[in-house]
Amino acid sequence: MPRAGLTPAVLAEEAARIADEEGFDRLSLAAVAKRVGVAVPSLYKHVRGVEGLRREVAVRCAREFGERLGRAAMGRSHDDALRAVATAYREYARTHPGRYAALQRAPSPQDEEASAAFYVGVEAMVSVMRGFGLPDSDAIDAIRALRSALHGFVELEARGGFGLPQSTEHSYRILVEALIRALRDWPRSAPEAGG
Amino acid sequence: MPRAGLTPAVLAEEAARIADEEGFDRLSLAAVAKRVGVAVPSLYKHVRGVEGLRREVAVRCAREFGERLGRAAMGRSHDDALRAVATAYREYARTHPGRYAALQRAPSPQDEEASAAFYVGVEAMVSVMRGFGLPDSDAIDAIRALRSALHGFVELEARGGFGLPQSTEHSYRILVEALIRALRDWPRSAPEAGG
DNA sequence: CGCTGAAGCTAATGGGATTAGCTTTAAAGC
DNA sequence: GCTTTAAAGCTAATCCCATTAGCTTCAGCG
Repeated sequence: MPRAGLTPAVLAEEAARIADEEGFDRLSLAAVAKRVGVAVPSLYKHVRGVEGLRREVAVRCAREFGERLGRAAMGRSHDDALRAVATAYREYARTHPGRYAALQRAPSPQDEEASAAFYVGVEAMVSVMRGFGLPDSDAIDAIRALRSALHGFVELEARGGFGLPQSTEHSYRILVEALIRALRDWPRSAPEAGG
Repeated sequence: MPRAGLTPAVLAEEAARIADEEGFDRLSLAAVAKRVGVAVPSLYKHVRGVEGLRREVAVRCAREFGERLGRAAMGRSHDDALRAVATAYREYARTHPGRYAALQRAPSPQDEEASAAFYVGVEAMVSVMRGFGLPDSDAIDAIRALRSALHGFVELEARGGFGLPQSTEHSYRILVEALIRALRDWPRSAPEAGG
């Protein structure tokens, strides 16, 4: 039994591949062990059980995803930046459905590494939104709306939630254009009492 | 062993309760069997394994959810109808997180009963959208946008995806208002080749 | 009052996760 | 170069869940 050169990173990478190929719900220690040619309990030397493996995948993919969004926004602003980010967002979810699914478990606030990783993507959207010049309190709502729209669309699309044969490609473009228009005439916050 | 009076409906109801209380991912035949006071294999007389149970839950909840949306829209139109449906949508997802999660697996098109059940909710949104008088091809995009926005928001909210302490209640209201404005000035479809 | 089918049961199998504790390897130190 | 040692691997055992097979009992009907 020669050393297999495993690290949390190697396992997470293999796990991400499994998630993309077979679905995030089919990700298991058994599947990873088989792929890397090792007995299941050996994995415990590198990750803290399935839960630890899932977290590892989530953290790495969050960074990967966030970087892509950031790169898409780079050198663009306003509408163009938003369109590019939206495209990159959907592209990632479509080409990496398992990884995208892995991102859907929010990290505990205590887990600073994971929280930071997840924030990379949010930050990209925050920075795009800054270009629209909304006051801070409105910007929070706008970012939430943006995230909701993009996430909702790609998830419904991935799950086969859009039954009709009409192009989802097209619908997504329209969604993004509608968003851009909405941001130009963003609803004013009613003065609010509290948190 | 007196008869327990089980039916698929009884099991699905209990399963829905478990899903809401402990999370849809913790739903198991073992949990249901314990709750209804029966041995696990006995459940097979009523449902086709876990997968069958999940489907049963999904079908019932899809109807329940759809009816609530429909009732919310009833007697209202345009903006008011959309606001009411949006409120009912989020309310359901918040009070029944497990049931809402159960709805996220689209039924196979062959499964007509399930497809019909799922369409009840979509139909409510379709009918609301009709009030906005969009041409049919645009309406499809608009409905997809509406569904994306609502689903995305409630899911991100449920998963703790909105980190900041600012009121999600408020953000949701703004999202809905933005949506209403977007529908008044809906992006024209570029002429499209296909698909 | 017995028949029969459905509804329950137990037993057995298989898969995944996890823990405990043993063995081997690779690398650091002498 | 040899020894030591900690990490990396292994096997064995346990637990939980799902599923199948096949037996038993109950309820209703002739």
